[in-house]
Amino acid sequence: MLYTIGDVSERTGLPAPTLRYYDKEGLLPFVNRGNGGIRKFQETDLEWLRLIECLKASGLQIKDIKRYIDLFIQGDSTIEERRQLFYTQKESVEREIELLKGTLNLLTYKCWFYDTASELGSVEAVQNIPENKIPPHIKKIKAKMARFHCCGKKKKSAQAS
Amino acid sequence: MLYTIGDVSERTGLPAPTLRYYDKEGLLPFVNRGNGGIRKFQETDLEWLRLIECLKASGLQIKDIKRYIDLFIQGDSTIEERRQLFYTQKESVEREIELLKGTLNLLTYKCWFYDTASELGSVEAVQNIPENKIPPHIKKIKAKMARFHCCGKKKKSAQAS
DNA sequence: TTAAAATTTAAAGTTAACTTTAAGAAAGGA
DNA sequence: TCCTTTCTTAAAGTTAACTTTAAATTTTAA
Repeated sequence: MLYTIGDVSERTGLPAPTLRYYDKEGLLPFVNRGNGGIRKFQETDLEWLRLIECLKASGLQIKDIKRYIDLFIQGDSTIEERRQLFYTQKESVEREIELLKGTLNLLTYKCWFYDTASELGSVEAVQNIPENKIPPHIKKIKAKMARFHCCGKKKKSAQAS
Repeated sequence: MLYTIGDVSERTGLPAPTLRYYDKEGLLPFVNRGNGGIRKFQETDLEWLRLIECLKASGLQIKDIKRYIDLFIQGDSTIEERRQLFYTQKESVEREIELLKGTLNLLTYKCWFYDTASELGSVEAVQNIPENKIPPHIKKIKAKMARFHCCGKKKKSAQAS
């Protein structure tokens, strides 16, 4: 089964010019061409595209993905470098997930804050809620976010962010 | 306690020109100026910067952060819109974390794959490992990644990505 | 008081990853 | 065959988020 660039665009959601751009950048070196120079994608090319999407999601730049593909083409002599690349990227994604969990904590707090502000009619009313009336799960989040005292009571005239 | 832009740069790790850029874009409307026009940062400005970093990590663009700050300045009449903004962003971060977990699965598989290729001396040797010799935790990951058959045995002359 | 270091601005430059445009060639249906 | 759609390329344009430059203050330390 062969696919045109339009088919692949539809199946992957990537615009055809993006696919041509990836090809031009050396990310799709396995795509064959018909007589007239028209690209004929196979299932394996779609798999490469899925891997590319995944590597992009992991934070790899296009030139780094090309580097990996070049290593792949070179064969078994590059196993160590490919291994290193995946370990580096795995650690990077693990760090990114931890960072996002921290961000999620802040956003969860802010959602509670504005839910409550919406109920009470003002931001100040939320800031004046006594510690013992704050839900435990929110308190827990606040504790984790010690460096943000933007979440505490307003002191004097300083505005809370 | 007041800080110059150099102090803030050192404390936050953000280059001074980046701080000026944020200020120019309206992200730091609370920073005061001395007689000569020199910025004097307060603790609350540092807190705003921490919030900005967090919102950026959540995927918000600078113009969206500015929008939030404008809403903040407008006061209690914008509580609903701010609430909506945080809910939207929270959901976006939750999706991003799920996406990254999928990416992490692939990377974990690839790390195992190249660890094993390194041991066995070739990629093909790994592809020829019988199903029942593959560690359970790797099998589990493979099952989750059904859409990537780039991880299975080589069929005919098709290259695995 | 004076020299060096840090700050200011506006404006131009950079980078990555596309996206758009234009003009032409190939494929597919009537 | 002819017409419409889809494909091709190269080149220019776009966007976000800085980063760099240059020239002019202002601050600080000696």
